[in-house]
Amino acid sequence: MSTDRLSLIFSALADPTRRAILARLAEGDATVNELAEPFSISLPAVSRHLKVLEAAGLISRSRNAQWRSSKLEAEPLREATEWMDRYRRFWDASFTRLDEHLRRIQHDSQKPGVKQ
Amino acid sequence: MSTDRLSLIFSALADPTRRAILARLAEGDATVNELAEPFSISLPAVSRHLKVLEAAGLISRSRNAQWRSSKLEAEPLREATEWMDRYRRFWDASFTRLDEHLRRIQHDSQKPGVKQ
DNA sequence: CGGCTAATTAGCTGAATTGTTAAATACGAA
DNA sequence: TTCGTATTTAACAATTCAGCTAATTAGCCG
Repeated sequence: MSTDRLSLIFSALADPTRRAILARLAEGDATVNELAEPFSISLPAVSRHLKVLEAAGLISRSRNAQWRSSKLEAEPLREATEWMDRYRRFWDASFTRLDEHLRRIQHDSQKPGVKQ
Repeated sequence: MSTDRLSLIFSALADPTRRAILARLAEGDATVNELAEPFSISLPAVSRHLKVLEAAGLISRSRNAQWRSSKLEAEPLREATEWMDRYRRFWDASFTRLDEHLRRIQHDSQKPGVKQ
């Protein structure tokens, strides 16, 4: 894992447990114990997942007595989506034909040693 | 890394070299050598990055003589975006205030042992 | 203070990831 | 079939990751 922001975000999202935690937080803030409840993993494991999510900026945490509440911060998801938006035309049906054409042209002139 | 589809996609995107490869492929198909050129890593390393991208469905590959051409397949990016879209309201300014309020209400009724 | 609950840190595993160099494979051309 | 180029596979080292249990810290309350 690199330390640049997007890498942090994507690798935080790469774990299904962490995605489930985010899904749970979308329904409201929760403590570590509440977040751990649905999973069959230990509390320390959940604690570390939260640390990863926090490092990626995907959650923020506050302390209230001995409870630490986690809160969803979806801004990084926007960042990630923004990065992917550069490729939107590649899956958007209305661009498919033009794209095919442009790619074929570029392909022919760039690829070395290809005869057709 | 888990084996479910989204995990494969996100963890493929977590590496900056792989993201750069995708960016390059957005400009047109390319061979392994062409893709490796901008990086200071060995050819085998690039070859394995391509394997990861292929496993995630982010590229497809074809052989033409001894050259293996990679092609961007952005459909998985759409999938990933779709997953993240569930959180769009959390970064949409028009929802911010309502959200704050709803979260606070839920927070109060859910969090155990909190007095205020 | 002493006990209780919540959460984190420490220390340890095993598996996965990323990189390397050297060897093997694939295929066209001479 | 032999040479040369493109690419992959093998074998290895270093690092990171995700999990565990045990110990520690944090803070409320009696």
